[in-house]
Amino acid sequence: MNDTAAAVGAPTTTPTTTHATSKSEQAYAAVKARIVDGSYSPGYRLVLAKIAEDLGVSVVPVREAIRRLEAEGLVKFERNVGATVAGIDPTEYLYTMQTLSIVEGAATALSAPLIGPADVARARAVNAEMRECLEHFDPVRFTRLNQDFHSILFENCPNPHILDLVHRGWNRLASLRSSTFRFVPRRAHESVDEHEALLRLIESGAGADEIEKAARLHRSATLDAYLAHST
Amino acid sequence: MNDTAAAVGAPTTTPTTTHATSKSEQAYAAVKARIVDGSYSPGYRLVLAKIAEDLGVSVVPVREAIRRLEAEGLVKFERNVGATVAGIDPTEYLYTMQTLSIVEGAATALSAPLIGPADVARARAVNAEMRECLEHFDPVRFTRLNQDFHSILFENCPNPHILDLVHRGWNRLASLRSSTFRFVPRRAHESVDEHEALLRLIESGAGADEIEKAARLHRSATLDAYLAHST
DNA sequence: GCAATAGTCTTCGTATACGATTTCGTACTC
DNA sequence: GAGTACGAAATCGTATACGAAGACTATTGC
Repeated sequence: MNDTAAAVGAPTTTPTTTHATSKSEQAYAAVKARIVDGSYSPGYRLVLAKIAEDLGVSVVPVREAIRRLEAEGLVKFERNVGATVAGIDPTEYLYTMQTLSIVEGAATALSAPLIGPADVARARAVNAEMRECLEHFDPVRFTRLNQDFHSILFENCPNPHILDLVHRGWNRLASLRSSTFRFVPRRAHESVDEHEALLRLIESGAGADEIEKAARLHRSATLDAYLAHST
Repeated sequence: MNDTAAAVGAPTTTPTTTHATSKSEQAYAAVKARIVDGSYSPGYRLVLAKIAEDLGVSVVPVREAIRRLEAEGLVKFERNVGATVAGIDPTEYLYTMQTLSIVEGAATALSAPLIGPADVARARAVNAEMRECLEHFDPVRFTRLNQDFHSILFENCPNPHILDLVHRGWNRLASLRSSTFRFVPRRAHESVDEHEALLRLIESGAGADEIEKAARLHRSATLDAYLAHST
């Protein structure tokens, strides 16, 4: 069931036409992967020459890759100084989560009418795994399942732009995703319950407004829990 | 009153620290400007060497600029073929408008509490100009005022991410902005009225939900009008 | 006359090279 | 001992050069 994760990690721009992968593309994918999986943690200094050497290419393709990642907000760039992995100070986290709550809410609502019983069943299965996971709590695994769950719900969104925005949001949070629930384990329990409620809403063919509001609140609540924890 | 337009046209990523403008940055700004102002219309073939020559730089900075524009969705890129200005087929227009309705609605709602009487007065003045403009209808001028009006309302949005998304949305529509109201002049009248309603809502300190809904519907209505017209 | 193929021409992709800028370390002075 | 200035190392920014891929055209064979 890796497809959902792959979907979230999917390139936000041009998905490389099948076989021919330019070095620029390779560099983009490689650096992005390292950022998302945490090998390059926030603040990490991205030295062009070093990356180029690691990948066995020259610096030019790497520069392009970095530029694209910059436009996506995954790296911060300073002229004549270099690129660093975009950190997420608490303020940034807040903004990103708020943005995600809005676009993900919309994506989920738009996606809802296209979600069939099979999808709901899959989502419910994932949520069951999450519930199990609550016993011997494993934040990393839990967060991963959480991503899978939501992917199922919004991946059907017919508007590719919005879907893209959701992906970008998730990617930005990728580096500290695994720690969110570590900070506020209590929230994990509520989250699972809210997931079930959301599924019932979708099953019952509720209105888009209602679903959007529920999805948005679901995320806002996680944010609020985080904020309450840190203060 | 060019500041609002400048705000919408503001770089969506790194705003070049005052004096030092790298050639890469120049190229980015130059190409973007030409796309937004319509010198390069959708489908226009962006030949790297030619642009580089025009700007008096080499192709490398131009490539980077194009890459960034690609990530913003203003340019479409095909490996070994080249870059073209991203066109907006009707489907694309629909998606972009829908996305914009969502993020702009959210931005306006978040911005509302920070909007003072002075801002409202400015917005009302712009709307008055729009009303005048309805007599001898000038679509281009009307659309420009429309942009100014909304800029005033959402520019205060405290969440920079969302604001950025709104800017990107506007930019994507830039090339055919001037023609939307040309197609559906009737919609222009309603639009002005809805603007006034929106202002009253903000003045009265209405809830965020209500403002968001109103702002979103305002844009959706324009979209619907366009769709009704084309079918 | 039409189609297929070969050749050329345009344009992109990447490597290498060099100048420019920043940063860090060291030595010197107050 | 602290602060400043000078210099070297690291790194970025851009130009130029060459190889490769796609597109267009002309020629040849049927």
